Amino acid sequence: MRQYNHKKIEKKWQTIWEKEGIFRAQNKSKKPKYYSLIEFPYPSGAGMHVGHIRSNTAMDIISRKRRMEGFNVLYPIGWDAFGLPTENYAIKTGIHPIKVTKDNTDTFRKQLKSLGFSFDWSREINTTDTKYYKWTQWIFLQLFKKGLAYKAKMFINWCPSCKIGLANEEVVDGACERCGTTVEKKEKEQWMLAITKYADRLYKDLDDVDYLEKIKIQQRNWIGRSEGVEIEFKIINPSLALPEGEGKIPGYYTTDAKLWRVLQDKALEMRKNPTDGEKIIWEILRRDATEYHFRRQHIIGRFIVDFVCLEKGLVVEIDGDIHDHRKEEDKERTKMLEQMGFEVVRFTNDEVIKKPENVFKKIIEKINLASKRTLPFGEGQGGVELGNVKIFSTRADTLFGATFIAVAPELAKKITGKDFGIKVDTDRDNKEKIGVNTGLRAKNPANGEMIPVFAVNYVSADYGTGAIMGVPAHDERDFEFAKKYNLPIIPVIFPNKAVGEEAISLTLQMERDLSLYKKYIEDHGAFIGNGYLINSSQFNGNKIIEAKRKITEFVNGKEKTTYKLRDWVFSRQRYWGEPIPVVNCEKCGLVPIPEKDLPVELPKVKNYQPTDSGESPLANMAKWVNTKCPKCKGPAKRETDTMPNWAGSSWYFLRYTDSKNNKEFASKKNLDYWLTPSLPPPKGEALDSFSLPFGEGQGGVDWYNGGMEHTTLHLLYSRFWHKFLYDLKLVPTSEPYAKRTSHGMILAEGGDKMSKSKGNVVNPDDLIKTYGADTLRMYEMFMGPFDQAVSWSTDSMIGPRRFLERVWKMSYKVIKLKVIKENKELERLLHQTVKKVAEDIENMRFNTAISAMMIFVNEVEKNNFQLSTFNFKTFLQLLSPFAPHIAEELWSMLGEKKSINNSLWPKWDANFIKDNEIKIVIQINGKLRAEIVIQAEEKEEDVKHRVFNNETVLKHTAGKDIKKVIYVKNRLINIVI
RNA sequence: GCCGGGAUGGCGGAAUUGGUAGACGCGAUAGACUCAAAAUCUAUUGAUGGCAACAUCAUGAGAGUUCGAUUCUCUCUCCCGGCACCA
Repeated sequence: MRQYNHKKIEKKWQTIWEKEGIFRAQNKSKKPKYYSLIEFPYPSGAGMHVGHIRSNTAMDIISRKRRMEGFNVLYPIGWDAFGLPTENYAIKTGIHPIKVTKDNTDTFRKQLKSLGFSFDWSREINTTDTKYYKWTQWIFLQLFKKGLAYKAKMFINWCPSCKIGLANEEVVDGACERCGTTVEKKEKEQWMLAITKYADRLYKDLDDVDYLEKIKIQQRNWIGRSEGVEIEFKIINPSLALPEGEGKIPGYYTTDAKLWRVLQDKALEMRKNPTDGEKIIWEILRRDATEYHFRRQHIIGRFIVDFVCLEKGLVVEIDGDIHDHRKEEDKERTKMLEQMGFEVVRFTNDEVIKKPENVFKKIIEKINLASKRTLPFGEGQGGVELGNVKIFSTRADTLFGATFIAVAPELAKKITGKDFGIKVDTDRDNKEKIGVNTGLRAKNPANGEMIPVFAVNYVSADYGTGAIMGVPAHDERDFEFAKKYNLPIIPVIFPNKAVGEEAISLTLQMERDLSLYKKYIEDHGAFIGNGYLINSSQFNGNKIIEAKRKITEFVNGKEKTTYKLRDWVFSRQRYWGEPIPVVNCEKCGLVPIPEKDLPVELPKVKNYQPTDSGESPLANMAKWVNTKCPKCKGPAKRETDTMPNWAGSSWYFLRYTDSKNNKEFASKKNLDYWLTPSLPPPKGEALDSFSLPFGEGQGGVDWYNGGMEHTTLHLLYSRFWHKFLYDLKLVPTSEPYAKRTSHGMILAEGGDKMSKSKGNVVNPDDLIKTYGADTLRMYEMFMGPFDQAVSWSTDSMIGPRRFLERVWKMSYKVIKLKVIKENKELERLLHQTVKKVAEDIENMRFNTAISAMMIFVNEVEKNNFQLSTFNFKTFLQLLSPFAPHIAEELWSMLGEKKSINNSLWPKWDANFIKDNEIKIVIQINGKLRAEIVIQAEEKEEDVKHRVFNNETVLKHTAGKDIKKVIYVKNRLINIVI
């Protein structure tokens, strides 16, 4: 066979490999084990995607290399076949999901086999197989028994198009991840899995596994762990104030309820439309009279006064144009106010507009002269305690800056019994903050200040305690809210260090006069950075970290860790999933199916369309639904919800270790063997070329590659299940995967996502026919960095194809020439290539590994194929993980009887790799001017001597002073003139 | 908004601890072979100027550190992915 004909050799070797069982993993072996894993595919009707080939080839390369390094390798394959795409297709076509699944897996299997992946097909699994899902149900029962699977009535994300409840993770931008329909909230009884019980361990154990850093970051973000403090605020309802003596706490209103009702609207209107003078004074008072709390257009008796500071009993009035009759009235008014215990100061509108600072000065003088007595009016002095509200905060240090409490609408309703008509709607784009004053007041435990309590739309009930303290000066959201509702802003953290002259001088100014700082914050927004405390009485001067601890202690706060992660909604109201093995008995409640009766088989139904009521189609099958309670034998109904398709994939890698076991989900022996980290292999048997972290980490699958789209869902769920099984002592490791990497997506030629609707999907079958599996594998590894997205280009496939053809021709030349005396340069290059390819494979830099092999072939051609058969075979070994068929064919053509897969992975000789002649570069002022070749160990002096006698150097340095010479060994010399 | 990751020829992409920018491949141009085409082989291929030796300019934009910056620091623009009122 002179011509490279992929059609002949690929089929041939696939058959031989299968017949000889070369890729079958042994459950017992003297060799160290290696478990490499890809995400098992969902067998969709569209057939295999080129993206599958990319990740499968990558792990195939690693698996093949490991085998040659002397490992007993498990590289398994199976089908993640439950779920919506199949069911939807079945509904559309009327073909039963079982048949659809079978047809699709047949297609996929054929396609995967045509690519020559070294899977152990004897362990093939399918999540829809009763023998498989029996154990999925079994694990569910264990969760149920431990109280980790429970039923709860709750609002779920409901997709009206798919008619299915979705987990939070399946909602993208408020729409169904699959069909894009806007998700609705629906209250339903749902099965839940208590993944939050494992939140802490799922978070912390990430430190011990070898995942790509970005995967760890995404997992951490999703779990969303934050350490904070719970602080209790007393809640007081001032409107329930009672006259002194009658209630617990003395307190009064400044008017009575009747008058208040009459005047309330007018006061509000006046507040909205202040006169110019009033506006100016209000701004100054709010800005500069920080120590006192003023109110405007406040009702006292039957009057509405312009401004009042209740704690000092000072009323400030701004008079308009003065008419005589008005004067009389004012006199009367002042008199009555004074009788009620107030002091009244009056200014004219003119006065205020012309000299506002004078007016302010007078107000402050008055207020300072006022006696210290506090009038028994309002300002939180009165009211009835309603208990406590617990807030959660990570910023206990800012407690003195809290100027309001914000609670989730649900919580506000719980406390007051009132509905404030506010909803937390996370789906909205418009994130305007809305709040309603509940009328309640909360007592800041740090300084006793009474602050208002708002029901708001930006605090969610199910995170933390559902309540926060609003610190506008140091939280952007609180700032926005405070600005909108005119709430005071009190800075309590002063920034540490400013950078830049201007900033430093500004900071110094503000430090001397804190009112400037307050104004700065009011103008520029909240300050989030690091600093020290101000306006916080005895804690002033403390750094944030110390202050957190001290203030928490001072107010008896409780340190608490909170998570964003929510429990996992585990019910699906669909047909094509594992039935949840529980019955509902009238007498006994929820009763698990006894383990001996598993599996609860999915009944064959004619009609598996989802129901409009949102119930599972199984609910219509009276015969199946009505059953006996396993406990009391009385009438009971089966659970009709099924599991989400994350269930089967949460433990499938365990089943691979013992896929045929019908007594256990997998035997302890096999789990121990395949998951416990391998010991180093016996000395002298390969493995010199790289080092694996033997015995380190938590064990588990040695290397798991998959898509970034599964980092928050599948990865987290399967880690959760695995940890649960570990706690039951059913698996030997606390983590399922020792190492996790991810591949980049393959995009269509224009850079768009490949999709059926766009018609830009590439069909791998056609490509295999024209170019061959080896070329396709090579191309997909060569097209770009493995972890990055790349656009498809069929045109570029010709490159790898040409390369393989040249390798093919090379073998004939090598056989014919029978070279005995090696070309030293070629031999050195070969060793360099061995090193490069080995290292690049370990780091998944497949593109540069291939490029190195190409360089080698180019060089062999240039040297007229002066390559020994021995060295050519070494090259074939390097090539074999990438292009296994052609490598195996040429290997056998050169007389080898055993498969190349059973040969030992080549080593390189470090001494041999070193070049003895090195090219070094001569720079003048950093610019490349010349280059010379030196001997490997040539002395610096000698090199310099040669450089300064170099023609080009002489030309450039003639008549100039040499200021400096930089010599970098084996690299360059730079002359500065 | 926050957290990741990017931006290098016509295209996909290389470039160790800062040390020859553009490896390798695609495409393109010219030539050889051929009646011709395809395939293959050979040569050229960042831009500008020059017959040439060579020179100048070039790694998203702008500054900085350095003998020397694709690589380090700062500011900014754009693209991709993730999270999103998480307190």
